[in-house]
Amino acid sequence: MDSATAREQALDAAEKLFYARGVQAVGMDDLRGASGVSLKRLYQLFPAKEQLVEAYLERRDVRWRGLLAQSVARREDPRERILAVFDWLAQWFGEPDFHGCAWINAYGELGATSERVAGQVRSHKRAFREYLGALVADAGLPDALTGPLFLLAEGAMVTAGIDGGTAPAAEAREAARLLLG
Amino acid sequence: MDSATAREQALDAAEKLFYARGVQAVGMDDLRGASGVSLKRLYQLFPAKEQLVEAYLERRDVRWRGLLAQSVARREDPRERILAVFDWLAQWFGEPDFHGCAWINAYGELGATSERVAGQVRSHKRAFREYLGALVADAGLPDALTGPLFLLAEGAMVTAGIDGGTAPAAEAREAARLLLG
DNA sequence: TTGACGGGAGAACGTGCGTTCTCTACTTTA
DNA sequence: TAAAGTAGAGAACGCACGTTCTCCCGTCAA
Repeated sequence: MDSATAREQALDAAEKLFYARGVQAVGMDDLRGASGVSLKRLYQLFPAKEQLVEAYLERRDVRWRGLLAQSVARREDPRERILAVFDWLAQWFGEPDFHGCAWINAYGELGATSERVAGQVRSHKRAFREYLGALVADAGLPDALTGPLFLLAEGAMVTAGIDGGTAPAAEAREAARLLLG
Repeated sequence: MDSATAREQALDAAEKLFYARGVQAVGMDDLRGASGVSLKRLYQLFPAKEQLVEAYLERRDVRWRGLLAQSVARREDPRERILAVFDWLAQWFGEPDFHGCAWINAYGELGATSERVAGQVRSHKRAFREYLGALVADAGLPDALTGPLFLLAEGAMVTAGIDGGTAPAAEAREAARLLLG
């Protein structure tokens, strides 16, 4: 097994376990078992657990925003594109292994103890907010709408994470539709 | 020191430390130091750390909802009462030791591992939502507004927890005002 | 064929922490 | 005053886990 695939498998296992159970509840030995990558190799690739956590959040950030943008880009109408964000959230919430927003969870668990993780969470949320801002601008809508739309999306994510189900996305979408006028 | 005050001091220390640093980052020895209650007494009052966590969330839940209701009740107009929720959030976010919503944080940290904590978080959020629903009903507004208002408040709490500052409350308040029509 | 190298399995080490135990000093009561 | 019970300080215990080390085996060059 070459280095690149070992790294991928390690990150696959890290993402699956960290996201499902939380970071502190997953030991390096669990990661070895789930990834098939030996402890020695794991520590060659990631000198400490915290770096594996950071790499997990980083890779997931890229993929999460990519999937969102890809889904939104399928719509033509700029106003529909904004609502498509909430449709995509509904789809995400409905996935069987959905466990809430990985960044909100990570912040609750590590935000107070790891400044690097806190920074990653802030920059992920900032990027998401800026993406919404761009959609609002493209639709020729006032910038003041960005904040409320962002808060609706965040509220939907945290609520779906706690209660499960896709209803928060539908509620948020409906509220967004009203705000768009 | 009698049992009741020892219990109060233990809970005071637990609330201060758990809320500021997270549950897992605080040891029983830290709690002893911060509370002045001996380890022996702590274990007489709370047979295990998890029960101290539950008592902390329970007591905070009662106080949090009490303070909110008390602040809202000062307004006469039913519609103003709804907006007062967001004013109270702004005031809360501005407190110097504000560290986000204790229940969202606890859920991110322990939701996947402790079913009891997860249940406490769900019931706290359910109570908050029902409280909002009652305010909406009292104002003669359609029940469909409750969900969006709740999501705005949740989004504001999680965002203020991550980024700091009171701006999310003001944005949420403005969005709520638009939704109320 | 042999010797060196790399990698895997898992034991070992050190530390932190939840929980319990021990010892001592003080209070209370007969 | 003496005996007994109580509480506090902090040592001790057991375990989990992050990290490192050891041993062994397969591979490949000379």
